Amino acid sequence: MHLVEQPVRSVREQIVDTVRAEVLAGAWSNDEPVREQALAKRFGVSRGPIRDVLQQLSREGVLIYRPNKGVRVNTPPAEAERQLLQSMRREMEIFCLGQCIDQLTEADDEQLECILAELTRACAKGDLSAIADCDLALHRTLVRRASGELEAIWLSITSRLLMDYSRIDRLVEIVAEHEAIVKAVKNRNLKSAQRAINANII
Amino acid sequence: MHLVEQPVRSVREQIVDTVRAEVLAGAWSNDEPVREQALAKRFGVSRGPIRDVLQQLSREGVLIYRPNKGVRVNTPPAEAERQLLQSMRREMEIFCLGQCIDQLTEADDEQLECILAELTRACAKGDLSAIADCDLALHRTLVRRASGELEAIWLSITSRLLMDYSRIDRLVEIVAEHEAIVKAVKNRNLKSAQRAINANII
DNA sequence: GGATTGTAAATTGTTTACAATCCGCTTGAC
DNA sequence: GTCAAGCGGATTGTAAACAATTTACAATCC
Repeated sequence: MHLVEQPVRSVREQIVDTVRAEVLAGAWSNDEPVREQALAKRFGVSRGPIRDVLQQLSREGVLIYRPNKGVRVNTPPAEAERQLLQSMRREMEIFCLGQCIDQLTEADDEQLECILAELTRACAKGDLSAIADCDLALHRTLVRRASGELEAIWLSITSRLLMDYSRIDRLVEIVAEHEAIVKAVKNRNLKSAQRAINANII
Repeated sequence: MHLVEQPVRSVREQIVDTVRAEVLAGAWSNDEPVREQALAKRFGVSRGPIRDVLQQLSREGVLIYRPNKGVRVNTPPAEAERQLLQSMRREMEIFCLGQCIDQLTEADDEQLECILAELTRACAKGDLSAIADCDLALHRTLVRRASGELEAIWLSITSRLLMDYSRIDRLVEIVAEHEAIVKAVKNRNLKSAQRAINANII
């Protein structure tokens, strides 16, 4: 299922999104390094694309890279850093909402509904990896609509913030909060949508 | 000359910094695509590392990548985006200054002085590429001292902001502004340093 | 016995070769 | 004359082989 629509999703990007979702969900230990060959075998590609994926996720802050020693799962940011990143994430999403809300199409609404449905299903099943993926995808769709340029920056910030996503225990609230966002967006109610976003980013 | 001190600088990172400085200085046209093989030949490496470099600079927003078509130099951000990015850059640098100023060593001071001297020389010669490199390096040193984690995010934002660095015509002010920053930092005067940073980010 | 050095396996970094895709040009039909 | 299909060179994407580095373990020395 394609949560973030795109004409053509390269193999690398698909792997990036998969790996990121798994790491954010806490599925990977950070005690042992990530091996390139193992990933290459798993995704049925060679080490080249895998190296690209690991490099990108390292730049996002999800993994950390050390020369000649490969990559490991990063630790969540310190509290002071977390607050800064959160403030920046808020600033970006509020801005993007203002930029995009008036030019959203019905196709976008449908896309959001689709992600929301998937999120609801994932929460019901308690599938952390899918929840993380959907959560990211929903916000990401809005950011991308506002500006493809900002998407990469927003992603670095938000991935970092969600590093301890595995600790979430408010599955019900997550669905409700995102329902509020989608509803306000569908109504093209900027103030309301911004309020909903603000409430969701905690 | 190593503007950003680091125990071991990989070949790729060196190429990244070189290419970025040249692009920011406007040395590369954005009408024609960047060819991998030409760069590989120039830096005496194969296409593999060059692809890594181009991928990283694309994620920073300095270049833009389109599948099967290579990369081009990106255009400066639109005005609304620029203001957002600038606000975020300010927020980050003010934060980082507060985090790092009390744990700076004399070696750091020397490092800053060194970059400042290089910047002064570059301004005297009107070498835009070197000016861009030094300007970035000075701020980057402070950001890195505060948090290596934030460095990548800060770099994406700031690279994007400096995309029209080639348009600068205030060489004298640049030196003066950075002198003020270094002076305040050496005095460990947080307020004064933050004011100097704020005056420099315009 | 503890520390140090030497060696072999595993892993990353780089190069080279090959496949897939794109772009400009010719060629030919209409 | 115009437009479309197709061919050929150039470029990017991927895979596999090779080189450099690290890591773990065993042998040696003090």
